[in-house]
Parts: sequence; C-alpha cells; structure tokens
Amino acid sequence: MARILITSAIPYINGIKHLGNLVGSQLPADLYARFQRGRGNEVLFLCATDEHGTPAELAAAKTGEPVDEFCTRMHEVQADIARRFGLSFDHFGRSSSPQNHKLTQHFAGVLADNGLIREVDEKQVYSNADKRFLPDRYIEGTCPNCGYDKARGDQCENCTKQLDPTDLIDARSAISGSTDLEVRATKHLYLRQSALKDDLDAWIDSKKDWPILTTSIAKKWLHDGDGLRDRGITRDLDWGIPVRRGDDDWPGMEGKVFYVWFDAPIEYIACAGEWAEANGRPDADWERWWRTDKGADDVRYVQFMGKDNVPFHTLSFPATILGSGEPWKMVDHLKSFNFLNYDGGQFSTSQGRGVFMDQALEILSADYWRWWLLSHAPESSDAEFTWEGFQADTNKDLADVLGNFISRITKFCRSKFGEAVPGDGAYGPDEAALIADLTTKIRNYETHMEAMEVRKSAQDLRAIWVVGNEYLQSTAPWVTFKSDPDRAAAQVRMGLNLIRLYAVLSAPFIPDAAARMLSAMNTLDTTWPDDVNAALTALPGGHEFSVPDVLFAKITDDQREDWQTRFSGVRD
RNA sequence: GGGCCUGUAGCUCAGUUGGUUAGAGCAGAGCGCUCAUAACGCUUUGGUCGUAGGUUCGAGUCCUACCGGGCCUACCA
Repeated sequence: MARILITSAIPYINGIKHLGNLVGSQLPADLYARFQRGRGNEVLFLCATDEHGTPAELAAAKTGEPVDEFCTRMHEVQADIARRFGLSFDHFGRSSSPQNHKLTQHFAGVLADNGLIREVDEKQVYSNADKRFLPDRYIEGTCPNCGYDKARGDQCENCTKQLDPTDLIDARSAISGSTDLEVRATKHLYLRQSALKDDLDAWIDSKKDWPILTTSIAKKWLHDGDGLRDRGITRDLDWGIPVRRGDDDWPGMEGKVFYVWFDAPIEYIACAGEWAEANGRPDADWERWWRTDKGADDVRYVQFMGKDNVPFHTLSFPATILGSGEPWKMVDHLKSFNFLNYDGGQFSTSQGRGVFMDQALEILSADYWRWWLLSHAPESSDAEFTWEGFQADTNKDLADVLGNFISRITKFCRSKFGEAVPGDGAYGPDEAALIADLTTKIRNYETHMEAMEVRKSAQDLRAIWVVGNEYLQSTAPWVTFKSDPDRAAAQVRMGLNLIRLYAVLSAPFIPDAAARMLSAMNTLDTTWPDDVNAALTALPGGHEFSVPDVLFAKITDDQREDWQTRFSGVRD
C-alpha cells in the first residue's frame, strides 16, 4: 500500500473563494485524494486557511472585528463550504495555529544558524493616517508615464509600466486616501535564496515529469537577470507570526512578523501537527509523513495549485527546507493549473465577478459543479465557464448518460423481476466482451488519474458510463425477456452490478451521487475493480435494492437564464 | 520591454519522439429502439490545423517572422 501526502494551495482567509480558485487547487487535490483512498492507498490530505498579511487586517478592520476573531469566523465559513463541496481534507488547518508559529520560528532560526538569513536596512512608505507601512500596491497615484490617476505603486495597470511608489504623482494611501505619507527606514530579514540557487536548479532539473507550466516558471525565476534573488521574509505588521529565532528573541526585530509567504507553506507541515493533535495522535503519527528520518522516505508528496502560486512552491518553500539542512520531505509532484474565466472575462474576488462557492451551492448540489469543473479543468490553457456550456454538458453527461442509465435498468428490473437482483441465467459472450471492454477503459482511467490528467480522466469515466447504455441497447433485455427470461435476468443482473461499479469509479468526481448509487444498491462494497469480472458479480441473485430518485435533475432553460441574469453583475 | 503558455470542425477539446485518407464529445442531419430523466443506440454532415515563409522524401507536429488570446515579471496573496 502506497502512502500519499496531498496538499492543496491554502486559500486566503479574506472572503469566499470563487469557482476558479476551487478548480485550480482544492478540487483536483480532492479528486486525487479520493481516487488514491479508493484504490486502498494510505492518504493524508491537508489544507488550511492562509490567514496572515495586509488584506486580512484590512478586511477585519472593515467589519470592525479584531483580526483574530475575523479569521476564526472566516475559517469556519470556509470550512463549512469546503465540507459541503465534498472536499475530503483529513484536516483543514489554520496558518495562525500554534504549531505553525513554532515551526515557522524554528525554520527561521535554523536558516539563520546556517548563515542563510541576512538583515537588510531599507526604506518603505509609511502612512501616518493608517499608522502602517504600505505595500507598493496599496499606494495609488497618478502615473508619471501615462497620467492615469489610479496607478498603483508597483505598476500602472493602464499603461502597464513598472513603477516605484515614489514615482507616483500625488501619491496617496489606497486604504484611506490619505496623502500624509513618508518614507521611513525599517529593517527586514531576507532569505538568501541566491545561495541556494544551484541546489534548487538541480532539484528542478530532476523533475522530468512536471507540467511545463510548473518548471518554466521556476526556471524563469532561477535564471532571469542575475538569477534567483534573495527575498524579504518579514513585514511591519501586527497580525502574523512574531519574528523569533527559534525559541529566542531576535534583537532588532521586535514588533515585526514573518511575511505571509514565508509562513504559509510551512503550514503544510504544521497542519499535519494540527491533524495529529485534533485526533489525539502522538507526534510520531504526523512526523512519519514529513520527516524522512522518521518514516516519510516512502511517502509520495503531491501539491496542487494555481499557476500564480508556482514560484513560492518551486523556489521559496524548497529554499526554506533545503536551507534548514533538516530531513523534511520535499514535494515529488507539483500539479499546477491555469485559470478559469467567467463568461468572457475573469473571475474576480476583488470585483465580486463570477460565481462563488457559497452561491454555487445555493443553486445546485456540489456534484454538478465538481463534474463540470473537473471535466473542464484548465490544464493546458485557461478555460472558459459559460452557463450554456455548463447546462448542456451536465445535462448530457450526468442526467442523460449516467442518471438515465441507472433509472432505466432499475425501473426495468422492478417491473419484471421486482426490487431484487435476479439470479437466473448466466453471463455469456456478450458479458465477456463487455468485461473486456470495461477492463481496458478502467485501466485507461486509472492511468490518467494516477498521472493527474484530470480532463482525460473525466473523458475516460464518461466513456465507461456510455458502455452501460451500449450494452443495454445491444442486448435489449426488454426483448429478451419475452423469449428467454433467464437470459434477460442475467442481463439485468449485469446492469445492476454496473451501477455499483460506476459508483466506485465515479466517487472521486461525484461523491454524493456515488453514495446515493451505493445506497440504492444496498451495498457497502466499495472495492476498487482491480478485477472487473469479480466487480460485476459483487451483487448476487436475490440481493435486494431500491429504485433511487432521479440522480441528476436536468437544468432547464428557465433556470439557466435566471442564473445567467443573477450572476451577470457583481456581488456586493 | 522580457519570459512562458496558447490559437485544430459551429462549441469544448485530443493529437505521443514529424510518417499513409487530422480525432472525440456536444450541437446539426438521417435511421433504429421503446426499458428509461423525449432518455438510449447506430450512421452521418462539418476542418487546406491563426497568417506568411523555411527545413524535410514527408509538418498540425521542427525553425523564422507576423497577427490574436492569456499568465508571470519578485512589496497582493
């Protein structure tokens, strides 16, 4: 039995994620986790909320809550939505956890001991009105290049020119609008990534099977200009992990916290500790997933994320681990995704454009979304969500191909044989051919799932569903029944066994529907079909079942138009 | 500006190291079936593979230029 550690990029605490965020990390990670569990492998699937940084402080200030209370509340909101989407995290942690505080401070300490931290005196813009240092993009002003009056301190989004905050004319705080800004001296810690460049380069080079998207981004950062640059890992904020050197104070760094991108990936590790604590397990139980000196040698570690997260996972976090010199498990495969667009534009959290996870669940159950998003996962390029496509695809795949198959065979059986699997007759050449066909298709499905080829896996699964309809059409038990009832009985028995098989195979994509299928078939047998022949005799003659309700109701044109209108604007 | 990704039938996408008549699903057309959520099955119409050159016996696949879409570019996360 293989052991597989899976992490999804941790969603930022500030607000509810949209469908584009979901399909880029948590959902495919869940697909893979469910698949690996289904095959009988040992899985630890971790996710968490990423809670530190300026936007969290500002969002809390907006609601009037203390930032820690805001984060606690939003964590629960996100955890609840994740549950309702069927995201099967073994633990959904928090980057603000005590475990992460300790571990982040630990890493900073050992990196300093190894000579990989340097202190840098620098100047940053400080807003007297806001009483805080402002990140470049929180400073607005008039672009000296094109005159656009809402240029940000890092770049003018009108003329795309790269800017320095001090370039801006009439610079003001993007938070308060105050122009009472000054340049202040401050001191920060930098991680000497440049010293680890060759190690990182060699490490990336050794990853031959990673998506091009992943390695090309990493290579760009490694070789652009003078090569990989050192990176500031501290910030002048109140909310975050206090800068400490292991268990000791860090003289000169009082009142500062670690940069959110330093502590967020470390939460992948800390989250395992939270998982152990939450389940009353000893430290050894999580360390065997993360410490190669404590049993993690045979763990395969896979990360899922959107392309915007790649540099931090291919460079910063590995630099933290390599630089520590400690035997932490490093990522084996990094699956990255492009973005999902919404009806001709981008999904946007800041602008409230698109469909957000909570809204999606208000109108349809999770499986509709899971199926469509995964079968259109933006793997090779950005993908496009349209309501027409969503309606057409889910109606065809889920209602017609899969749902109707279940409906027709269960209802036919009920009318001719009653609600129990008919035991007469035996499988013959038709069934042997079906089993051979299914075996080939299931092995393809497994291969693509194993390789995290999400869209191809969805196509494979759909093809497996189609086989059921083809089988019924060609054997026509409704005809056979009139001349050879025993033969019809065997055909119906096969059809009912296909439902159980489909439930097992489909569970990673559509877990709720799979559970309803198993429930209707009155079985708890979720054995993975390594042996397809055996899988199709699992429900014996006499086994009682029930005809399930409609598995997937179709999306009507009226519904689609209604939703199209409702989600055409922006959310408040 | 630089780097990378991308442009294949009306739509969404496959096309392995260049190799005979470019594939799938949906939509469209025809036929069949009637167990079923008017569902299913079979057959079938659509493409000179963004444009222009080049390499090659042979290019959707490699090279160059150009046009279009996208992402990143290190202090948002």
